[in-house]
Amino acid sequence: MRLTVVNDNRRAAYARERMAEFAARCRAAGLPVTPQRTAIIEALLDATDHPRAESICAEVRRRHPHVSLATVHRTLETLCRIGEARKVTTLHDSARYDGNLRPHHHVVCVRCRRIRDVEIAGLDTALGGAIRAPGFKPLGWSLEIQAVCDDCANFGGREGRSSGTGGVGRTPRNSNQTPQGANE
Amino acid sequence: MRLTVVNDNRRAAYARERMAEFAARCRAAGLPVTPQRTAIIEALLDATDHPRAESICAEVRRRHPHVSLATVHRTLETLCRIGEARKVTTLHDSARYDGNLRPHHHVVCVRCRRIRDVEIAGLDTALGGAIRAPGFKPLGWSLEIQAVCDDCANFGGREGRSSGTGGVGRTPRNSNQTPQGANE
DNA sequence: TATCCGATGATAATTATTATCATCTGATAG
DNA sequence: CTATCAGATGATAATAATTATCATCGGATA
Ligand SMILES: [Mn+2]
Ligand SMILES: [Mn+2]
Ligand SMILES: [Zn+2]
Ligand SMILES: [Zn+2]
Repeated sequence: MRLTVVNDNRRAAYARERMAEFAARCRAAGLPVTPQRTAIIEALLDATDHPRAESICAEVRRRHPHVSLATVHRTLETLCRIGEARKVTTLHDSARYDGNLRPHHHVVCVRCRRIRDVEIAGLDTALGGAIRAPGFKPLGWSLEIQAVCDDCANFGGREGRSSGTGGVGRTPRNSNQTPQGANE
Repeated sequence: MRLTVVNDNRRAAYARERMAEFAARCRAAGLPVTPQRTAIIEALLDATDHPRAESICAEVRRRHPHVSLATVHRTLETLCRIGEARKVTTLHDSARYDGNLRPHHHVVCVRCRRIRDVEIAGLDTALGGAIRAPGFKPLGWSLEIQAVCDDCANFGGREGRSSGTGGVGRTPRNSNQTPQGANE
């Protein structure tokens, strides 16, 4: 298993392709092509570091100083909804803690944010030799499986039943996420 | 590669072990053993769902109604610092977006929060057959490699140089994270 | 039991994100 | 090309999670 860091040349070519298709993709999704949207996707595709809304906003304002930060937030979410971008931080809305110190991974319900421990025999062994990212000193890794839990699939699944402390206990601000896994 | 969801029996036994050692571990770390700390680690170990601070606080207050939410936040971070817990949401502090729609994974600097794309040949193929968590309908997956980037290893590495849009652009509230990878 | 330093509780401050609403504008039809 | 209008935007307020502040408290040690 070989690990490669995606380099800038490939990224730049990819960004050009994507920009060429962008207007058509907006129309296909039934969305007007606004200069804000164009500038935001362009800044996102130019970025190498998975930027935050504020960072995108700063970049966009170099050419369009009037753009509102709220618009950047809204637009980034819109781009995720139509599949033109994804949020790296699936679970960023509030900190979630884990008492289980054994090596393990997680399956996350993208609707109710339930998180369960899973063990994947062989994975860590297989990865152990491969994790050598140039420019980084690796400390550890974790696999997050995005999924829909049975409760959410059956009912509306607003929140888990009486799971005691384990219950999520609230409806997250953003329970409408699109899968973002690395599979297709 | 076989995936198993960690069941309640094993968790309960594990929780009992951990509670038995907890006071000694606090002392080893030079921390007083307070009733709040004990109650918080107990609630965390009893939880099945990687709870948030508020959820832990609600549980703890059933026995200790005076406990402050701020204390729960502080204590959970302390527990992470001494290695008695971990934060599942490494990057929860602000939403990070990605324009790269190709299947790929991420390496994250735990100090400056830089995130770079990595491709791991063979991983998705190997996982494809294994991802069948009972009780969940899988949608996708992603591997996050926690690491320290060279800049942070060499200098203080407060933030990346002039990476334009890509730069994180601020010092995160919580740049003092412990590795939480699934390796040992 | 007295001492002390870190822990805690109460509360304010900060920060990211979302909601609201008046105004603007891209898309469409004439 | 222009009128129309639904949806997008900008300005701003509101919300929510987390952290900071600081007076008080209480484990640990002798
Ligand atoms: Mn876990
Ligand atoms: Mn990426
Ligand atoms: Zn669910
Ligand atoms: Zn770094």
